[in-house]
Amino acid sequence: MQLDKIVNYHKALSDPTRLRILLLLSKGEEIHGQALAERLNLSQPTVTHHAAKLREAAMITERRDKNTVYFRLNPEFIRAGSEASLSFIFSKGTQELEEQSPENSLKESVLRNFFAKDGRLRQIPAQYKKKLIALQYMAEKLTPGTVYSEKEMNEFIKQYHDDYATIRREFIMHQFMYREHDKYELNPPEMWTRWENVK
Amino acid sequence: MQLDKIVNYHKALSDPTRLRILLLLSKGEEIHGQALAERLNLSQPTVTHHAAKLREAAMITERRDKNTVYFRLNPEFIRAGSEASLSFIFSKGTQELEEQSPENSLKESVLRNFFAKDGRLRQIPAQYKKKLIALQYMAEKLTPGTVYSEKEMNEFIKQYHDDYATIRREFIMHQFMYREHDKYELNPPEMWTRWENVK
DNA sequence: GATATAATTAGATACATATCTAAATATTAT
DNA sequence: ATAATATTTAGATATGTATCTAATTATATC
Repeated sequence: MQLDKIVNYHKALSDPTRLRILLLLSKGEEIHGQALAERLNLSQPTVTHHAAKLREAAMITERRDKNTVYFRLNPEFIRAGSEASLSFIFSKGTQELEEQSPENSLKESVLRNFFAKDGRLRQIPAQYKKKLIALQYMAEKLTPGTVYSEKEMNEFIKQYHDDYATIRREFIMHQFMYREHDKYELNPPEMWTRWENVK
Repeated sequence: MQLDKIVNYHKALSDPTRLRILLLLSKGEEIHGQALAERLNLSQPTVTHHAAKLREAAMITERRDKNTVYFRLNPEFIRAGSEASLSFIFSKGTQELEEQSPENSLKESVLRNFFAKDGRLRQIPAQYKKKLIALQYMAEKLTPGTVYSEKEMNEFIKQYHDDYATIRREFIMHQFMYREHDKYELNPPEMWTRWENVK
């Protein structure tokens, strides 16, 4: 197994200084060692240290001209770089970095505001999108492949909210679950109505 | 800047134990804490430790049933997971893991066998694909945006091989460089003839 | 050859973290 | 209540690593 390769790849990207180096190089221009040290406010040996790690991970290439070593993003790395988390590196040009995706901040705020500390749902969100977030959160706590009786469903839901009838119906309506002869079963996530796609 | 978010994401994936956990969960089934500890040959507190990190990075979800906590891949993580390095997790089903991509092993072997320790090219590879690998390696050492005279090109190439005329011609022929009025300039990598696409 | 410049290596320090054992907590069963 | 089971927390240890200063190496210039 090549686990080590994957580990090293992510290790290379799990340091803020190295990400800042990639960010500086992402404009496409070369930068030499001392310039990097100045712009990062670090000593030259520290730059050498990080450059070695980035080179081992094949993320940059180096070119020597007289006494000076110039660094550049490895074209291979750019070509292969379809990683979501690295979009800021590969997006040449003018797009801005979003502070935080509005999607995730909405999800976090719903989970924070509609669920109490003990885990119970304070109230069923009225707004469609937020309701789906709450439903999905609860659906993820069910066991896939398990067939639930109506009574078991009610018990499960009651740990979150007393109005089990409404929530049970919502689970069916938005394809989180499938019902047949009063038996309930979780649908695969691909079938769920995704709040990310709403409105 | 949300550098920290990216750092934490990659930190979560830069540990072999955590990758093994994700691999075990990648079959889609739930696994509880003790079972994980046994299958990984680790103590239960160690599993708790890693589970916390994976949960913070939103890669797994947990569900409690009686005394037992069951872990599962977070459906969100699966949906977002288009990362090349994580394909082994998201490829449900039967595809095998390749030990190492034959592409990269070919590249490595060319660089190892055709270039001497001092960096010089022993001989120009006769096989088309291997020749492209060697040409690309040298092209990456040129400065993009710089206009080279023919004399400068010869000097540059001679540090690798004495037959600068042949290599200079190959650079043009395979679109690594562009020539006008005996001035040479590096093309953008998108234009290069890629050995990966050959044969 | 002597000097200057940039990079690297060596060695030290401080901080982070993966792992363990032992103790504490949470939940269920008797 | 008490006992049983699974997890979590606390604390200890060992390893890894980001950073620095000082010394060394590599290359070019005088």
